[in-house]
Amino acid sequence: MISSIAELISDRIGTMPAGERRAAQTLIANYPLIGLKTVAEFSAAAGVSSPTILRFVARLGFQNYPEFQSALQDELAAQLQSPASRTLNPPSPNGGAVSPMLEATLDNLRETFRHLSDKQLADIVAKLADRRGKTFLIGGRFTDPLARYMAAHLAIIQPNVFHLAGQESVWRDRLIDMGKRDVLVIFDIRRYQDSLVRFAETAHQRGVQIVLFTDQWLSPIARFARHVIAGRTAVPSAWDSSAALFVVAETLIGGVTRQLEADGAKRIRELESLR
Amino acid sequence: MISSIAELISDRIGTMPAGERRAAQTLIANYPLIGLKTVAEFSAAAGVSSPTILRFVARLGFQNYPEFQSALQDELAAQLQSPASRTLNPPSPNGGAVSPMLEATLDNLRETFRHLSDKQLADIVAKLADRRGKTFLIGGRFTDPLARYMAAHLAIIQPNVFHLAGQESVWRDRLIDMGKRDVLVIFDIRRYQDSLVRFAETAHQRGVQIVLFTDQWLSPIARFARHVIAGRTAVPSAWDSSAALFVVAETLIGGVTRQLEADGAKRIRELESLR
DNA sequence: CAAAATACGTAATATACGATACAGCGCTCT
DNA sequence: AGAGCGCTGTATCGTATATTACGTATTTTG
Repeated sequence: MISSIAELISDRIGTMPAGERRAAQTLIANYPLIGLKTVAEFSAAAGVSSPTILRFVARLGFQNYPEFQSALQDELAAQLQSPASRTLNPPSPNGGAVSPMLEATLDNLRETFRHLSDKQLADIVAKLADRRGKTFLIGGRFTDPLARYMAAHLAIIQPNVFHLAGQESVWRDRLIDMGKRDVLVIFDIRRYQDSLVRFAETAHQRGVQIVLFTDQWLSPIARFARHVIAGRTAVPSAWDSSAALFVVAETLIGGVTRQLEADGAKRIRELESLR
Repeated sequence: MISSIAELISDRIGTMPAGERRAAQTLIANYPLIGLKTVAEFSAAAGVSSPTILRFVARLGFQNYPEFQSALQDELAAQLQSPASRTLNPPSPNGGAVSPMLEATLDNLRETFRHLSDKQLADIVAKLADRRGKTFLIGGRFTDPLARYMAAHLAIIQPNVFHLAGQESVWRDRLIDMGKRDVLVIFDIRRYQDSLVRFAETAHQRGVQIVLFTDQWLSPIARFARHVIAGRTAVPSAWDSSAALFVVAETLIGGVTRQLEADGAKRIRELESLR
């Protein structure tokens, strides 16, 4: 069973002529980056000619050089998706069904935040804390609870926060209330819902600023979104995980709260006095 | 000090026009592989035209596309050499608002699961997957979305799953439907809601098995609960975090799904054929 | 040792890719 | 409301790249 190209190479390197073997060795030596460069660069690094490189990849079973490169990229993609941190954490003493799920979620969280800069979050917080406009939140079949969760918090610390729920026709009519100064927070992960996409498009046309929570494959709504948060969702389960998006949402909630406190919003002080 | 291209992007993404921002977002979303593909593929993935991609890389300061790709490859090479230094965002030495929140959440997850045995989870899974009884879910002010999230998934893979929402009087009347074989999943964290406690007590008297999601200080409902899941909730924010409970919920959802598949429930097969 | 077969590089060719010019459109600002 | 600017996509061009053909060198085999 050969799964990676590196294995494939070491499997067949014995049957290769001298020139191609040099190509194979240089590729293994700094795998896989040389293979992603041009044939000319690859050949120069290996000290052979271009056709030798092409014969080398042909011997590996690829039709042409681009196909070979695509395979390398796919392999890299798989590596980058599931980071090596899995090996860093103690390999779960109890090999139960629990740990894999937890480990994957921890990875997802780290990966999601790794792609999220402080500045990006600060921008979104500023937008959400801007009390001149209204804030609408909506989610898809499985993500609507996330919208609810966020709305439940935001609605306490500021006015004009609305969670859009129920029948499509109901929240579609709320478009009338939306304008340039308003923000629409949408949660949409695979499989992306047409109704949400249409809703987002119309809102966008009305000048509404869209903050999109989606997965790493990006909902089509990303086209219209001002800010996109791409969370990792892969876990060893039949379902995708929304945990990363959930934590980002909590982070934003905390940020907006802090922001409003800093702004000295009297609403916050009033709230405190109410307790 | 900007060291990686990803930082460079998140630094300037604010000043970019819409199209280029979409390019930036898709690149960040699956970094850096899209950038290693051709301009045509990159543009298709981002949903923009080729020139927009080229303008995007030009704005980042690169003379041409190949130069941009080389930079990405160099970065990848450095990463692959030392897997430990895979930090895209530097560990934010500036007390940025991001990391503390993330770190605390990661800790909470680990702690929560540390106090949770495989057996405990397996028991709950078995209980939830037992299709002889009904499953009810309910939550408090902030945790109701968690109940919704769990209900949304469970209701697909098995019948007789009900999320109790709306007015207290409404779900209180549903007590009539509950009996010994039924399960009631309650989410309740500080400040514990009296209405929920009363509800749980009555349900308990009727013989309903209660699965309680609460925080580490334990809701009074714990008295009546058959199973208690105590999640860590402390984060550097004005609000408590429900992330740990969320992840436990996802773990249970995954477990129940696997269980029902193993039981060969025909509902699961029917579902698959429906897709 | 001779002759064939295989391997390899040079040079020419075709393709696909990145780059550019230009026009249409929407947006902002006065 | 109108004029100007900036952004974006279409179509075209030039070029770098992969590919192929062919001749030479090297190894293999009888």
